Amino acid sequence: MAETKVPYNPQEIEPLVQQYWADHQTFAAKEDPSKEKYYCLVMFPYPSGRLHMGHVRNYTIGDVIARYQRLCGKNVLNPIGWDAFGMPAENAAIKNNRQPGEWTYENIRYMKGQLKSLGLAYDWEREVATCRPEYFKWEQQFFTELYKKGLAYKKLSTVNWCPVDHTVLANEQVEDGCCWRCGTKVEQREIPQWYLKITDYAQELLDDIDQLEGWPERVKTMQRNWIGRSEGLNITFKVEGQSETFTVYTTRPDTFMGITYVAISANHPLAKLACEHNPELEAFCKECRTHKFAEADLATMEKKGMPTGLYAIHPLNGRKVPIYVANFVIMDYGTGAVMSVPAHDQRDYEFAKKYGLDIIPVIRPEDGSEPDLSQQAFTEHGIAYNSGEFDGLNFSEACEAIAQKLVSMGVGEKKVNFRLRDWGISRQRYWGAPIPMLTLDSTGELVPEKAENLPVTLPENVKIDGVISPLKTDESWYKTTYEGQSATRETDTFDTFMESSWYFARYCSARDDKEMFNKDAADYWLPVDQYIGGIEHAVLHLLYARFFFKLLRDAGMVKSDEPFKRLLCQGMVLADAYYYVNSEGTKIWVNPLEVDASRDDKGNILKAVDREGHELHHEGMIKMSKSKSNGIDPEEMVKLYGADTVRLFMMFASPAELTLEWRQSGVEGSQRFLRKLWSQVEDVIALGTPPALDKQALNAEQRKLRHELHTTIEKVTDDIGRRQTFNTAIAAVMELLNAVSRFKGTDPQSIALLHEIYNNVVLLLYPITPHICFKLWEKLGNQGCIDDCSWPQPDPEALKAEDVLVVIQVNGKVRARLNISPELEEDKVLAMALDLPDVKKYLDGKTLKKTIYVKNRLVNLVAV
RNA sequence: GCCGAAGUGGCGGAAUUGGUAGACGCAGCGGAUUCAAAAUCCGCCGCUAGUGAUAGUGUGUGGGUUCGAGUCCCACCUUCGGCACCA
Repeated sequence: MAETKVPYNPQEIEPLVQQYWADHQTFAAKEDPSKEKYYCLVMFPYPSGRLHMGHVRNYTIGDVIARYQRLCGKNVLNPIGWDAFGMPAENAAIKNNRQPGEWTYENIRYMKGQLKSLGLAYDWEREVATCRPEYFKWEQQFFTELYKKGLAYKKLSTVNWCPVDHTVLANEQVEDGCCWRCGTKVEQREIPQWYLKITDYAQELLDDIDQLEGWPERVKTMQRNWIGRSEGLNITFKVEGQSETFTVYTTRPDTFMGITYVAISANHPLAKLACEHNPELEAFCKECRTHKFAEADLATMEKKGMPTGLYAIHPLNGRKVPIYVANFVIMDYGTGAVMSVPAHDQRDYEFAKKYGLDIIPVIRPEDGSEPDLSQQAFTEHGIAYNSGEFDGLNFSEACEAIAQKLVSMGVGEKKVNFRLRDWGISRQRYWGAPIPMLTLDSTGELVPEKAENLPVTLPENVKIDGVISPLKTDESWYKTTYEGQSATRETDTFDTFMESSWYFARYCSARDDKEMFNKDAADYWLPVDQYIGGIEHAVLHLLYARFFFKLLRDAGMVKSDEPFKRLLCQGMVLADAYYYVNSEGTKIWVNPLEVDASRDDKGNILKAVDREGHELHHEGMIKMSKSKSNGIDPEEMVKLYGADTVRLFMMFASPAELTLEWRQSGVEGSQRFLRKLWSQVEDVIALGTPPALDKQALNAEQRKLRHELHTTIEKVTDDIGRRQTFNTAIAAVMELLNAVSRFKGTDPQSIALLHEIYNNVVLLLYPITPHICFKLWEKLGNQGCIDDCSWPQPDPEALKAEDVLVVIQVNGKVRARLNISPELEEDKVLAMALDLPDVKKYLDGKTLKKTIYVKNRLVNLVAV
């Protein structure tokens, strides 16, 4: 019999099953108002050239959910596309002397083949690539409408600037404060840039987070903190001997009487004024403008300042406080000036200590003690003192009284502030969607390009040198006309977050050439029911997409408030990283697949060598990356093991939200499980065609096994559908199959039961390993295709347990176990427990003080 | 620096609402099968003591709440993600 068994051969069956899906257009989605829809969306990839394991993980999770919902009877939309604009295409163009477009389209072609080999249930008819004019045309048009509504505007803002290359640098292109190309120290420069008024929507973006019930709490918290609503006070100060005034914002007006200095940005008008006769200050301001423009750098750099020689007048006590230029105050955030209370703010405290400025405590603890300011600021809330008429007030009273006073004097204004800043969408690059704006040469007036002239496309066959965008040098491109007048095109392109803010709406009618997307289709499919992507997008992309959706809603194009009902953020994929140090002292990283590691009996690595015999250092499990040469090629893995094994391993090795450690032995374990499943089905088939299952005729052992099947169906349904813990769903199926292999019955009812079990197991695993399940479904002799089946339902009768295990504790320690009937009354259970020899032993000589009974689970006997 | 997570055997992880810590898998060990190997099948597998039954101990660290804490509270340590021009 063993000889006649067909071995599991994924390399043979997977292409056949994939061909079947392609031929039958199994996953093409059609709007059908009679059916409940389900829109499953994965974050579309950047076409970098090859798929990496992070993509595979993302798309496998999406595919499992899409296939599960499909079997649950939903009309599923599961689309895919390409986030195709961005810097890497320009970098590749420089390196290989290619056109960014050519390189991008070639990558898309290759990666599409890789995606197909994974057996993902996509509707390929809806594929989009954001670099195609058919796509970004609508984005340009929508932008012109936002401009007309006043939601898009241009202003000066700060960028990283390389003074040698004369070019703007992305944060990524700044290494240790220097240009990555030429190593020159980066400067800040102000250039005019386009912005979208996301701050107009700050309150709504904050409020609507409460609607996002299906989002992880951590993402919602991060977004709330990012938006950063605060209630405070704007206060205007006079400057001694000057007509100029300036404004600060504070959320701690209660500390107002403790101000001892004011810190302003090097770009503040007062700083510029003070620099006029102060070359030393001017040099300092210049130095302040020579660092990377990123919040993390601002927060961690050494805090420095210099007095301007100017003094602000405290509006309540008339005190003269010095105005300092400080390198950590930025003109782009808030008012560019900060009131400083060193006694009650740690950063102000350190600055004051460094420059010998006064520290005046004005808040003390509620117990009336003096705050200890010898080491650090007292930042807690407390009672005002040293504050004249405000003495004795608590935090909220002092805030209110001081605010009222300042408001009544006409120098204060209550203000709700947001940390969120407007979205800068200008990029000084070629490979992006051109911003469709013109400047009239005669008047300098800004006008949006007319709808009939859209899309504004990119010039082709350009020379990319990585320094200056070809759009800025191509006169034939940027010189144009508008209503007969000569005009100049905007040469900046959109931030690529623009394209990724609405692609999910475009999928609703991806081939539409009349409008951005069809309203009926969008009304049917949107909002997205399940969105899946990396946690690194928790704030920016997801916030921009939420904002954009509200813009679409306010334009009457979609009807809901939020684009994504449920969100799953998957973890990163890690792999072992190994290196040796060569004769020049540089680390040479070796791919883990080329490493031979010997381990001790605890599994620790004793010695690792590569194929050339270099002894290697094991760096540990770190994120797969090119630079550490520890990327595992999905294509190679699919060729070796088949897509089902790769998919199973990824879903089993860790929960979706956590990091996943790629381990070759684990992949082999997943393949072993599929081979075992295949062979067990072969064995069952060899037992012959079963009779119908007669539930009444089953013996105790058969009933127990059937109970396990149905509890497994219930658990897997809950794990995939509600909890999204795919690893435990798989473990539950493994447990069931372990129980089946211990079952030896071969009578007709046993065979019928085994068929029931394997049919259900194949359905339960179908979302995760669809190819093998497709084939096993056929082999088991079922009519029809598994793609058209319904998700299994547990039999309520089989779910009832015939007995349950109750743990008996004495003083919290487990001393015995009892098998009882699930409906047994509490007093009977207690009586049985107290009668057990193992319990008596531990109660001997003690008095029972308390008993705790958790139904069908536990008895705790508390005795002293 | 700020915001957000994670930490459980040799390893990945499980324990869903405060109720048997270690499911499932990997690695390892022992056995069966084999001329042999691979594959497969069966068994063992937190730590300490004990031949064993068993006892004690154990979820990053230190405290706390509770009959009972991996789970809740406070303080801390380490690692990871984001910080607005990487996508």
